[in-house]
Amino acid sequence: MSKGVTPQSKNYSVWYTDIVTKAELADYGPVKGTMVIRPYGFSLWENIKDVFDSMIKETGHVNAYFPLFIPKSFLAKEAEHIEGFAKECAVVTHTRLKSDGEHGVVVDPDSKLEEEVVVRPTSETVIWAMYKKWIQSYRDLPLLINQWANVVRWEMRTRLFLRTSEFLWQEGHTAHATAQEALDETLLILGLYQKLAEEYLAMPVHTGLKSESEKFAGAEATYCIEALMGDKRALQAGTSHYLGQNFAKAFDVTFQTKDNKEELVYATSWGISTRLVGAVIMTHGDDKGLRLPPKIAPFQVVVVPIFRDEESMVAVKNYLSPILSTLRDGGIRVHEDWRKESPGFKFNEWEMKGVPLRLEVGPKDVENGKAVLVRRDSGEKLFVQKDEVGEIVPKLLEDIQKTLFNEAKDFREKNTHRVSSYDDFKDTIANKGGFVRCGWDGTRESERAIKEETKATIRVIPLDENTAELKCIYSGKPARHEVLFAKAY
RNA sequence: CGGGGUGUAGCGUAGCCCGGUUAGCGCGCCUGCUUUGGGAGCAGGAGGUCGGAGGUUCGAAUCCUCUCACCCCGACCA
Repeated sequence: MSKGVTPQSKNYSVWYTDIVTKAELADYGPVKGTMVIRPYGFSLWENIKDVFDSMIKETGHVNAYFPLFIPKSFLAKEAEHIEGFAKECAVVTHTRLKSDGEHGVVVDPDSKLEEEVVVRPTSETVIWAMYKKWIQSYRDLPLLINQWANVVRWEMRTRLFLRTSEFLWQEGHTAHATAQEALDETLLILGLYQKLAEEYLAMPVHTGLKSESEKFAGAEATYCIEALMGDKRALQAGTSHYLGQNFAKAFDVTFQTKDNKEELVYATSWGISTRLVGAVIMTHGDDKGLRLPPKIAPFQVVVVPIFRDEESMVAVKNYLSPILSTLRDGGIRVHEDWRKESPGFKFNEWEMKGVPLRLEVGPKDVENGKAVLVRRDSGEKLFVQKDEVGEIVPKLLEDIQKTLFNEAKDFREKNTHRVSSYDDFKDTIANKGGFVRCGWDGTRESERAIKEETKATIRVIPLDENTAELKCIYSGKPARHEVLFAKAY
């Protein structure tokens, strides 16, 4: 591992790539746009996944698994849906290879499929084809199913975690008897996403609605959580869609009501992906590397023992043993680094990997009954008594979690601007970055004009919008919505 | 798809214009000794179809032709 990362100030996007590869979160796969999630990065994803998995189970959802392959014809059943995904679908056309007679292989033309198969870019279509079979009566509703899966979207330009051809995610697909119930579900999930982001990833988010042009292909309404990254660009971190009866119509899914009427089912779908790992990196990372929120960090405490010889190593090991047992009994994820590298090397490496707390113990500490704790968030060093460690570590972890959130929130507030004129708007987007909170007349024309001129898009129409006396920043007409504009990933 | 660029060890590169010893260097890797509280030092060592194919030549990493792959900018996407 070469020393250091490219500073954020020099080139943010190179900084980002350096962190991902040097902290061993991920590596490039052999096919362009693909990514190998390495054990350390996968552990981070698993922790995020486990937290959210419990949240949805507690609210009555269950997990299932639907096929990777979807008949091509299914995609076309919902007009807007196919419009949105057609340009990025991987399509399976053949089922066999054969030897080319030399050293390579070629596609066997005899194995051409009658109906081509699409690798899922999202699963609404297969799932609703199945829901048609499973739903007959109001007694079958609501149906609250989630799946953890991979999906493929053949993107032109990819970036590790943020946009890859294949990614891991969770997609929830629910069916309800009434529009209200489906809307409640959409907002319930939005709330869980916000909780996941803020309480676990320590990443403050704006919640609200997408504009017509930014909403999911096939949805009536798309709600989202939107975060601000360290380079002052916005990132969509999760979406929850109210699908109305669009998919029920496309797949003819009806149910009988109590009073024996036939009605179309109402639907939602919602997802978060491995993109959240990228969000964590860009929300908290600094020029030394990652800074991971304790609640989702693969290791919460890394132990760097310091010793001269075999004898002092044994002494340090024995000294550490009861301390580490106490921590582990307290449910803390502890990693011991006994590798034959210098302490300085290990300090730098674990800082790169963002472990929230480092515990150093050396001969001096053994002698004095002490230990050294170092916070990754602030770099602060604490010299503590051996017996205090078990008590102080959980408190520090809690404080680090809070500090990371507060720092991110301060950063976002400092980079959320209100503007009084369109010139001011353009200047802010071009020179300051961050969010601009302002009025919008609700027309596609204004939205498009602003995007073309400034590259900024409406990230979200916040739930707490206030349009009183607000005017559209572009047209000057009375504002239909208060919105947050930003340049986005 | 348009414009530009790059392919030499696991990674980063020198050499190419102007053909000529055993293709050099840094990081990493292996072995040993000394080290270890902020990226250790010394010694020894392993590792190369110079992207691929063809050609010119006594001789090609170097010159020519073809080809493949990747990167950047634009377009596309979010």
